[in-house]
Amino acid sequence: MAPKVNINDIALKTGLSITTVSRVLNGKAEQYRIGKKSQQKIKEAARELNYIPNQYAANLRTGKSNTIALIVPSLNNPFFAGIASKINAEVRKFGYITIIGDSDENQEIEKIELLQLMSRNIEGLIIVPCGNEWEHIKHLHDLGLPVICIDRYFENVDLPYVSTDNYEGAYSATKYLLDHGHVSIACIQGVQAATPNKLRVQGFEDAMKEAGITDYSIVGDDYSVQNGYLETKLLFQHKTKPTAIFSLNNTIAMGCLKALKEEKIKIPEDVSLITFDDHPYLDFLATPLTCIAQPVSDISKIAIKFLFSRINNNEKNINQVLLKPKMKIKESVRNIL
Amino acid sequence: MAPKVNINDIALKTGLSITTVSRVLNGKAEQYRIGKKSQQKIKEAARELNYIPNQYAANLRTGKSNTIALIVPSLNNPFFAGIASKINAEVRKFGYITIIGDSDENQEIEKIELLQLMSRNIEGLIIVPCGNEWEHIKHLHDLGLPVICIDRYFENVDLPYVSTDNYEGAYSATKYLLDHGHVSIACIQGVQAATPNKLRVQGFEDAMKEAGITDYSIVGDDYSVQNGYLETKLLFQHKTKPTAIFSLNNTIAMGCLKALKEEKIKIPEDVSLITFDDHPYLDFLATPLTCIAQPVSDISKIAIKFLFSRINNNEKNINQVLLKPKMKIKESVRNIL
DNA sequence: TTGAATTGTACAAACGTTTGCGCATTTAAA
DNA sequence: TTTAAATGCGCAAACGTTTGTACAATTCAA
Repeated sequence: MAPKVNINDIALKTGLSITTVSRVLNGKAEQYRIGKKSQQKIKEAARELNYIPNQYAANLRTGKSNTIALIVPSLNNPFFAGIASKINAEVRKFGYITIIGDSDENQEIEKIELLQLMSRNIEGLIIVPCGNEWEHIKHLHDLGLPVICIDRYFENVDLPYVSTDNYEGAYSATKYLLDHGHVSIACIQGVQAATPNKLRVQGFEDAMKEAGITDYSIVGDDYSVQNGYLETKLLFQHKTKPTAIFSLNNTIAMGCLKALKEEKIKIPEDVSLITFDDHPYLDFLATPLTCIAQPVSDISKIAIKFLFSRINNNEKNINQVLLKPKMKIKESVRNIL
Repeated sequence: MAPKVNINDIALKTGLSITTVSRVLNGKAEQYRIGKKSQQKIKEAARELNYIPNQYAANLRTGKSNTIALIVPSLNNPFFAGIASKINAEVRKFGYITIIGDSDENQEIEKIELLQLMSRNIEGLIIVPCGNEWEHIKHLHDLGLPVICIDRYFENVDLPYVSTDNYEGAYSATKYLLDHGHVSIACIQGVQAATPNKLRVQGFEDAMKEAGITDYSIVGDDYSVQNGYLETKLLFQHKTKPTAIFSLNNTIAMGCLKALKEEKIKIPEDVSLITFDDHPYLDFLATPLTCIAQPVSDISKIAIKFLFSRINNNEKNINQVLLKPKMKIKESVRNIL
């Protein structure tokens, strides 16, 4: 790498001191009454020399890195990619930059990433925690780092979060299936210990119980395509096959689709399907999938709002909010009444 | 934020000098013959105090940031999200971290991001350039920053790149349509000035001309869903409607699907469709889409290999490689012979 | 003419690391 | 014993910024 130009070079070139250069380049010229001609000279020299400020040096001095971190379980999941894209764009408006980490649904990687990010003096963290351990995250929060969990979070832990009302989403999805005459409903879940998953399962169960149905299956243990695939395969090995499947997220739904296709089971003729999470492609599937859409954009925006109110205003409240999901009715649920 | 623990605190606590602390914590204990007990004490103290090294300070001294940057046009596009995910994971293996930028298909944002990243002392850059200006990227390359373009790149510019053989992909896709009896083929393109787009168009045209067909339409000007949608709508306003559409990327294909669905035009009965770019969802569409799949994983790996050979071995060759795409034949092309 | 106020600028320390060099102290060899 | 080698560690400078303070020169009022 060619040696970089620094403010000292500019000082030399203009015959002014680095102090003056720094002040002009930081827009503090007026405040420190730097002469107009000096300002001109400095700005011109900076342009000519292609000066690029060294954030790290500045950060070392000021303690401000203008950086926040986002950790998601998998950028490959369009749901999280969407969040990342949104957050990235929103954060830029605050003059900050986002470092995106991908924990690959692996808590150990998550921890390592977190340390690396802390080493980089992040001023805030938005995280979709990928496991059920929360201590390492709470620890950072206690240290004073502004932290917001999104999508996934921890109940009964004093950490701010913004997520979807998963219970309600699952409850209404199940209700919808019930209202269409389904009784034998299978629910394919993700990571069991995760709060959203627990709440979704609970919403499902409550709706079932309210309908007086106690004979349902809840299977699966992982937010993966593979899990959706295998569990769907298994479901149709049983003597009593479900008339409807409730997939607890988009990747599981994909596995589901794959298995159903292989088995030549038609949606919604042979089985009805409803899933958590939306995606543009869902509309173009063989059968457009009815889904529980999470307000991704709102979640991102609110999370950032909270984060920056912690960063800038030193807000101390532990905000915990759940946004209402929205059911998008398409064609994957058959009325069997 | 709570005041952070630094090596000085450890030095104080252990009664050793910061020099010794630094050396032990950097694994240079043996090299500098630090006593075993001292090493123990230091490591223990670091753990007890929850020491987190300050990368920025270290970087300031050493010039190594252990950071590379990735800029993609849109994380929302699953194709780029996949690349980002892959690169993120691969880079970690080298002990580096990736800062991901999203240019939102906007060259001005790309430039701004680039500056911000340079301010953060990145040691390398992998970029999917979103426009047809290459000077700002070449400039960084000339400055000595290891740069690799992926997916999109510039012809006749001395910048390393790893991409797909777009010409071949488009040529064989077109050939495939022709072989199935299609004559009236419409091609919906993306950003016209972009190299991959140009090559795809060229592959399309060459195949058509070879078949003796000169009457074809090439429409569109943008890698957006909207573009695919509008152009498809327009195509079917004409008196002579195409029997096949060749979509030049996945987002365009989505717009295409949307328009076809609205117009109740069936694939492949009414029109055949083939698209560049693969995605898991493609298999589950109403009609699984035949596509030209790019070797995303290989592109990412090779790019990183090149990048680190520049970073570590000061490799100077301008590597420019094109990988063969793979046609995945599904059900969206009808044989009309 | 004097003194105060204003204007324009610079010194030097600090941020948390890393590292070339050098200095004790101990051990081993003669 | 004396001397050389080996062992263990610390000093202080440097990386590129920012900023509290200070100081000189000019302008202005009296």
